[in-house]
Amino acid sequence: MASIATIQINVNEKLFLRNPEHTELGRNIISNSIILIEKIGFENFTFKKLAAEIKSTEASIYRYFENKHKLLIYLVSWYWSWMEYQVDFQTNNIEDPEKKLDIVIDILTQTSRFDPQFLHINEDALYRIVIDESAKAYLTKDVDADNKEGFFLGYKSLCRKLAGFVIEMKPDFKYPRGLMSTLIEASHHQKFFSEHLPSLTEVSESEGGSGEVSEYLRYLIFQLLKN
Amino acid sequence: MASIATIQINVNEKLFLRNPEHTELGRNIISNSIILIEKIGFENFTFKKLAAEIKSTEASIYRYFENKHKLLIYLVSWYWSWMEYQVDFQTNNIEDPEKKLDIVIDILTQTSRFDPQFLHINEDALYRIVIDESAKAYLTKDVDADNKEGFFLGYKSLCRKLAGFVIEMKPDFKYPRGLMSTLIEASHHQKFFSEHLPSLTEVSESEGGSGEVSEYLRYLIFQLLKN
DNA sequence: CCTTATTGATAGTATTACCATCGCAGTAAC
DNA sequence: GTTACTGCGATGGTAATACTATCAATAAGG
Repeated sequence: MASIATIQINVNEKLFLRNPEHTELGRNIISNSIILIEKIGFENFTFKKLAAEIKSTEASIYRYFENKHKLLIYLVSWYWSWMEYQVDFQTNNIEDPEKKLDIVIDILTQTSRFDPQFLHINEDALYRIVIDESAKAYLTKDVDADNKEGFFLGYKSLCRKLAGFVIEMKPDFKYPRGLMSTLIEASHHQKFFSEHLPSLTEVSESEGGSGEVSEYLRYLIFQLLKN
Repeated sequence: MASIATIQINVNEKLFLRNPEHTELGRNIISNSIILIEKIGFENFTFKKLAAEIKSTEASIYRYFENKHKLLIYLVSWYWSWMEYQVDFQTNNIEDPEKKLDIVIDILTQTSRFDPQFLHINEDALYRIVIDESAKAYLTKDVDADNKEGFFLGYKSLCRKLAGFVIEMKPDFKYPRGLMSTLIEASHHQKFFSEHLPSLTEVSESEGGSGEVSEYLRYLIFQLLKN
């Protein structure tokens, strides 16, 4: 757990103009954009407001990111990359694919996610951003162009990995990737609905733990994958 | 089928300043906003551009809708209301809840949707908007306020109706509404993925009919609801 | 024919989403 | 100790967006 080796979270280099991990200002941009987007929402978020937060200037932030949409994709990509690392780490040495999927559902739904390896990233706030805003990263007229640039490789890679577990569990299953993308999306919108539009689901989120969303998802997945 | 009685599609009155159904300009706004949003995407859509399309002015459009977000919610609400009508109509006199859910999946996924009762509404374009943009109607910091105003009643009402079919089919099922909101959301994102991020799903959309998305959804739902 | 409602025309404001330029401070190089 | 480079802050500017206000023309209703 407390090893010294550092893992790297890879995000597509085309997402930024200057790598924010390499400088103090860059890390500050990342760190505070997470807090600010979570707080005021992506549509109300501007580079000007962020600049004020970190006592820098709009122009300086534009040196790192072309626009706020690229920044959002950057954050979401980081998240997917980090999630895949979590999955790798926590399913390592586990044989049983059912157990692996069980762990995946835990990882997808757990609310408290602090990772001491990335001190400038507030994973809990980032998780909220993923729930509330991540769909906006791809629901644009630029999806196809962005996809060609490889901006969604993180999501795809995670989805492929989870689909692998499904295949291990049930080799003849027809929709491993479809089911896993449904699982991931459902983990977000069921949580969102439970908090904001509760009549759209029976699931409710009172507890702090991984709660009822995970129960629902577990039921869904294993009901389908058990013969 | 070709009855003279007109049905009404209800949308929350708070969504508009002046009822667009009541005037020529209003219907023009609706009709062309659907075309234009579908064409250029919601973020690029402005009232100014719409005004140019319909040879009116920005100010005139603002007399109908407070802002473009309310217009989006209006369109999406109209869609839900219309979908619920479709479900009522097409499941009428059908006893078997399984058959009813089967019809629901058809309705949710069919691509060609022209309804001669609403000549000023291009249902096909509206369906594309729902797939690409409808999540943006609720994924905002105003969800709770908007929800209090009743802006999402259409979605909720449809979800409740479909959940009723689930209960008829399997009275002890634990997540009827959760499953139906998952079904609806999945019908959108699986279609979106199949067209734009195909490695996130096995489902592909070559055909014009209700295609592979509906097959996947049918598998999902009935696998879960059959004991 | 008069009243009222509806629209078009015009103008104006605040904010957003950028881009360009300049100069300074720190560092590293010779 | 000068040179050169990088990163950043400061300033200023532009075009577009998201509205609001005012007024005149006109169509519709009584």
